Amino acid sequence: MESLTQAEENYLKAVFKIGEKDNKAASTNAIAGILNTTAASVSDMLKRLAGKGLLHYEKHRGATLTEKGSELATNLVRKHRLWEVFLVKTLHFSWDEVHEIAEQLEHVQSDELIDRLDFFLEKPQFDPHGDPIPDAQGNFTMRRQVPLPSLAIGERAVVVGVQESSVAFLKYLDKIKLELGARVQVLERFEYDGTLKIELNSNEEITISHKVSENLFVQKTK
Amino acid sequence: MESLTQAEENYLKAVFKIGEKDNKAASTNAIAGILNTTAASVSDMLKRLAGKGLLHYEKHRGATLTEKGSELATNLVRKHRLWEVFLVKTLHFSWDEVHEIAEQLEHVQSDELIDRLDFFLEKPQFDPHGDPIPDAQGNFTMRRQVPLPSLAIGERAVVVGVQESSVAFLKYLDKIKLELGARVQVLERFEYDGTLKIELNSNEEITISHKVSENLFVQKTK
DNA sequence: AAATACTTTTAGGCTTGTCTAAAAATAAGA
DNA sequence: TCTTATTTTTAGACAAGCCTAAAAGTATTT
Ligand SMILES: [Mn+2]
Ligand SMILES: [Mn+2]
Ligand SMILES: [Mn+2]
Ligand SMILES: [Mn+2]
Repeated sequence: MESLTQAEENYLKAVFKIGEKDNKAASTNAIAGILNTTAASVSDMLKRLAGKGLLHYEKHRGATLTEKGSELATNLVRKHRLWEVFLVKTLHFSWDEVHEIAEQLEHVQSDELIDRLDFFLEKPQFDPHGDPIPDAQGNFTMRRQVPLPSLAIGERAVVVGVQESSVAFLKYLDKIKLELGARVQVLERFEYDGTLKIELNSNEEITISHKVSENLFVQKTK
Repeated sequence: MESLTQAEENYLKAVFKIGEKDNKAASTNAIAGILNTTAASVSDMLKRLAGKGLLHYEKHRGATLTEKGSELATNLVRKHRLWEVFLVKTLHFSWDEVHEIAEQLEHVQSDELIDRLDFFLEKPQFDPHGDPIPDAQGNFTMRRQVPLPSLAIGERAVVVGVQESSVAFLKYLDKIKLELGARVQVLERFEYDGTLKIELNSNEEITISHKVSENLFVQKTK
C-alpha cells in the first residue's frame, strides 16, 4: 500500500470531519468549503479516492469513508492533535497559532515519530482545544460534555473544549481570560438573545454572547 | 515572494550541498544522483529555478546558487539539522534513523516554529552527525577539524563528525562503540591499505579500515 | 407542475514534476 | 585530431491537482 499525497490526506480528513459532526455523507460543497477549493476539484478527487477504496462515492449523494479510509483519517487526526499539544506544551505557542502548523506536520510520514512524540508528551488524551486524541488503535476518549448554554441557572461546570477553533474566537477567549479548565457558574440568562452572565473561577463576573457560549463545551460539576 | 514547493527546496539543497563540498557548479548528473531522479528532470528544474532567480544556470556547465538561493538553502539546512537534533535529543531516535524524517520536517513552513525549536533545544551548534547548524542569520560555526587519517602516529584527538551519514556506516560505528566525543589515539598505521589501529577512550584498542577512518572527522587534542 | 435556485458533474485547460527516448554538446582516448 | 564515450538537453508524454465555464441534476418556490 503506497502512501497518500498531502492533498489526498486533506480530503480524507475533511470527509471524516463532516461525517463525524453531522453523521452523514459529505457533500461536494461542504468539502470544498473546508479545503478552500472548488466543487469541480472535489468531484475529481472523490472519484480518485473512491477508486483507491478509501471512500464510498455516488454521484450527487456525497462521500462516506470506508473502513480503510476511516482508519487513515483517524490517524491523521491523531497526528494533527498530538502535534498541536507539542506546539503548545513544549514550544509554548498559544492555542490560536498551532492549527496551521499542525496542518503541515500531520503529513510527515513516520509511525515511529508519532509513537515517540506521544510518549514524550505523556500520551495526552485531549488537544489544546479540548478535542480528543485517538490512541494508536484509533480509539477516542469520550467525555460527558455539553454546550455551555445547556446549563441551568446556578449550575457549575468546567470549560473543557471549544467547538470552533478560529483564531478570532480563541483570541477573544484569551482576552476575557477564559481558558480550558476554567470554572464557571451560570448566574443569569437574558432570554432575549441568549446572552449569559457567568462567574469565572469564583472571582469574576463576565457576560458573554450566545454565539460565544454555544461554542464552549463544559463538564458539569457539583 | 511566494514560497517554494518541496521539490524546489530539495533541488536548492542539493545544489548547495555540491557547491559546499567541491566548491564548484553542481552538474546535472550530480544533482540527479542526490535526488534520485533523472538528468532530464534536473535540466527542467534548473531552468525553472534560474527563472525564479534562485540559481545561475548555463547549459552544460551546471548551476550555482544566487545570493537569494543560498539564503534559502542555508535556512533549509538549518531546519533539517535542528529537527535532527530534536529527534535524537528529545525523542531519543538513534543517529541513523533521523535523516529521512528530517528530510520531511525541513519543509514545514513557519519561521516561528524554527525559532522556538532552536530555543527549546538550547541553540545547538552541531547536529547529531557533527555537522554545523547555521544560526538564524545563516552563519555557520566553523571548527578546526581534520579527517582521522591525517593524524600522525601517537597523536590524540576527539571524534567530532562523520563525513558520510549512511545508515550502514552509522550502524557500524554504533557497533564498534565509536560515537561523537570519543577520544582516540593513533597507535599504528598499516601502509599497505591504510588500516589504522587506534586506542578508543583510553581503554580499548580497535582496528578500522581506511574507508572508515576517512569518513571520520576529528579535532586534535594534546 | 412549472419555474427558479442551488448543487454537482463534466469538459477543457493549465502548472508542476516526473519519465523515456532521441538529439546535441562536451570530454576522453587513440 | 578524430573517434568514441559520457553528459546534458530536448522532445514528447503522463499523472496529480487545481481552475473556469458550461451542462446536468436536484431541491425549492410559486
Ligand atoms: Mn493538512
Ligand atoms: Mn485542535
Ligand atoms: Mn527534503
Ligand atoms: Mn545530519
